[in-house]
Amino acid sequence: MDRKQAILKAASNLFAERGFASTSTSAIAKKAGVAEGLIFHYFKTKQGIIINILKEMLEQYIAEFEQTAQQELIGLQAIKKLISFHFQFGENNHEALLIVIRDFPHDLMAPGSPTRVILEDRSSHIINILKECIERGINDRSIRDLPAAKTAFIIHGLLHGISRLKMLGNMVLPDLSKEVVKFCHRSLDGFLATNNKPE
Amino acid sequence: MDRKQAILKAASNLFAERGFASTSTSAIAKKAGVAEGLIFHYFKTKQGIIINILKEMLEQYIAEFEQTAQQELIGLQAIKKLISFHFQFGENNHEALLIVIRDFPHDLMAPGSPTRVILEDRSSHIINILKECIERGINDRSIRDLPAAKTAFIIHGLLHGISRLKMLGNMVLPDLSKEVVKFCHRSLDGFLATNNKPE
Amino acid sequence: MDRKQAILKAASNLFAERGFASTSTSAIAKKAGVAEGLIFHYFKTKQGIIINILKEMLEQYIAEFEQTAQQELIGLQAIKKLISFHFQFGENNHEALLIVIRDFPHDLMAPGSPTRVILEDRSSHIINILKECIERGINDRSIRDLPAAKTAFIIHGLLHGISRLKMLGNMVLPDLSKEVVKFCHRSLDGFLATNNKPE
Amino acid sequence: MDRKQAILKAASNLFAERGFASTSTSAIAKKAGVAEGLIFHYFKTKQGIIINILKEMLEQYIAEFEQTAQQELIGLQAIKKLISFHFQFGENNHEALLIVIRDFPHDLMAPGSPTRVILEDRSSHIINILKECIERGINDRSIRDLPAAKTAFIIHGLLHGISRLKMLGNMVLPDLSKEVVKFCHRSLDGFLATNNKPE
DNA sequence: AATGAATGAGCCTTCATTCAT
DNA sequence: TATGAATGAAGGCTCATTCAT
Repeated sequence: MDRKQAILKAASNLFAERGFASTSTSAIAKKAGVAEGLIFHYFKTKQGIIINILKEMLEQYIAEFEQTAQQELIGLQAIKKLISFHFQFGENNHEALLIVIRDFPHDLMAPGSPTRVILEDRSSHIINILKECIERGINDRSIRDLPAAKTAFIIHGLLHGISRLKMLGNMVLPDLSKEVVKFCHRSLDGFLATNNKPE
Repeated sequence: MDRKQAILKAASNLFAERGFASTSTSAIAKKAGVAEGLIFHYFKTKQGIIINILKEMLEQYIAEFEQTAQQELIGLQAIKKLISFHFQFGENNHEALLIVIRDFPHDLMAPGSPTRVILEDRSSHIINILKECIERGINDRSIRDLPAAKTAFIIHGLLHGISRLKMLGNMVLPDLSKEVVKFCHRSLDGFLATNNKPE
Repeated sequence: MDRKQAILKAASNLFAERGFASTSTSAIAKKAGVAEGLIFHYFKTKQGIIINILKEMLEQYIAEFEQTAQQELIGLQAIKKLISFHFQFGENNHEALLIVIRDFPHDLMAPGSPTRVILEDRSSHIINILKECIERGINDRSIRDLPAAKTAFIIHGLLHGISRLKMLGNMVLPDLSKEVVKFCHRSLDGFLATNNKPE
Repeated sequence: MDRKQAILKAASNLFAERGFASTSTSAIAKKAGVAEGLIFHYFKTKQGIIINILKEMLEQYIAEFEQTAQQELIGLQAIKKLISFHFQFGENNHEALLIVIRDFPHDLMAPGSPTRVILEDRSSHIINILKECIERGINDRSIRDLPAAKTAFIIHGLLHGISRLKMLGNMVLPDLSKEVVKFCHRSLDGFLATNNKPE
């Protein structure tokens, strides 16, 4: 119906299937059943399309991420929920994730480019949410005493990396989500820390 | 001297600097001080160059990874060494890593493509080494009882993801390496597990 | 006016002058006063141009050939008219004939290729028209009793070969057309056959 | 054994299979099991190869053509033998004929080029032989009174055209040779001419 | 005679983008 | 809003040919 949405949908399909660089605007137009010029009417440039997709996805991810973080008061529980949410989101938004995580075009990350600003902004937002949960956990003793910022970054990297490896390799590792939760739980758990001093 | 090496070096520089897609073969030839045709004499296609870089890097990485895994007999210590090695390697091979991890061209990962086969093969090789160390650790009680394969995959994803986020964001997080070692240590440590039953 | 026609005209000139392989698309564009990209907008590939020229010429040739065949009721007269027509057509369409008959690119004749199908289809169409005229002639006794299909093929080959030799050699043999008519007349004439049994 | 012959053989195969333009010197070298440079040592240029093939074939053709022309004293019989010989030769030298007759590269026929000189020279030689036989036939009354030069050209065109159509179309027309002999016989036969005035 | 690394000009084609309608 | 003809720069790649060994 909405031509703009038709373009976005067609573009998402093709980007996920062939990658951004290998998808031509003419292919998008054809798939969307639309004249090529219309794409530029709506999105100005080809990058405009992927930026739009990127923004939409990140906004949704962050909104739900934030909401999830607030559903649990206990810090450790919140982190665990966030991890579960991440993999759940990946399953529900396979295509968009594929686009953003797999082969995000290098040009779009040129220093100072709007895309980069968006991405870094959102990325640090995510890390901040994680960090706040960790700090909350340290305060409520559910999480042991550790550097919150670095740990948040590590967890973010962990989630990003596992999702990416899964996409790149088409691997199907069932229940990996639960195992990741356990993996992080063990590392963060404040109860163990109280009674034992590791290393 | 060796023209082939000159091409590889020039290509590495440019791929790392501008990305694969934005680097023209003519630019590579110019930088290498070589006729453009020679590139195709040696590498057949432009992709041939990056595949070559990829292979070389992976071979070196795996060789050293394997060697590192055997330097420590205790499972947990081995894992910790491997993590440290990973980040050390990243610092010593910043450029190659940048090329391979940041914007590896999507086309090369088409299902069934030789590149993909290589990459998946090497990837599972790395995971296997991790897995063996984990199993060793479980046997020697340095690592608690946990599913070795899944955990290996998680650690691989963790390392991959953190390296990638660092590259994408140009972030400088000093000592992240040590923090990752600690993060994993806490999650794996068998001594804690012996005395306390988490969850 | 029509850019597409301008391209076709420029291409015809150049193909006839230098041959297909030695004509670059950029030269065509320049001569047509058009951006090079427009060629591919209309014809997809360089071969697309020559295929277009080929089709147009063959369609015109066949249409007129067919019409000529019906203008004369007597079989032998029809054949003679067709022969005359062939050479007349050659003089009026020197350029297109040059392109198609002289150095039609070998690739286009690969078994199963669409071009080949077109060419074979048209070729057998021409032979069929000749065959029908011969059969008509046999019935009306203007042509002696002979194998119609084979004879049609021979006449087609005769016309094709003479035209080609003329183009290749730039030879100017005036009135060859009339001589060919006589040559075939003598071979086909039913009146002679009725009164004399050769061999 | 002989490297030069190996090159010629490989080139013949490939030219016949893919056409001259689509065959690279490197492909020839590979097929001949020889370094690419050696081709240029022997033949100077790529065209040199085809010129060599061309010359060899034409020389053989003409030698046998000439010899055939002299085997029969009666003019008409000579012509008929020549026609039969032509098709016989085509069957025995399918590959070489394919190269020369099917898609002889346009460049090689540029006015004044050595190839063109050779080809025109040989072509008129063939026509001359035909012409002499016709004149002989006119003298010995086996052939009716007709313009010898033009008729020779027509027969040459006839043979060339039929052979070419056969190659282009992969058509298998059995016994066409005999039919062509008959076709020409009827047209030339002096006996009929003596008793009947055609047209 | 024989090799094959090295050259470099040139070509077809793709593609994002513009613009008149 | 919508079209699609038209642009033109840029790029990967092929290939005949040369030359040092």
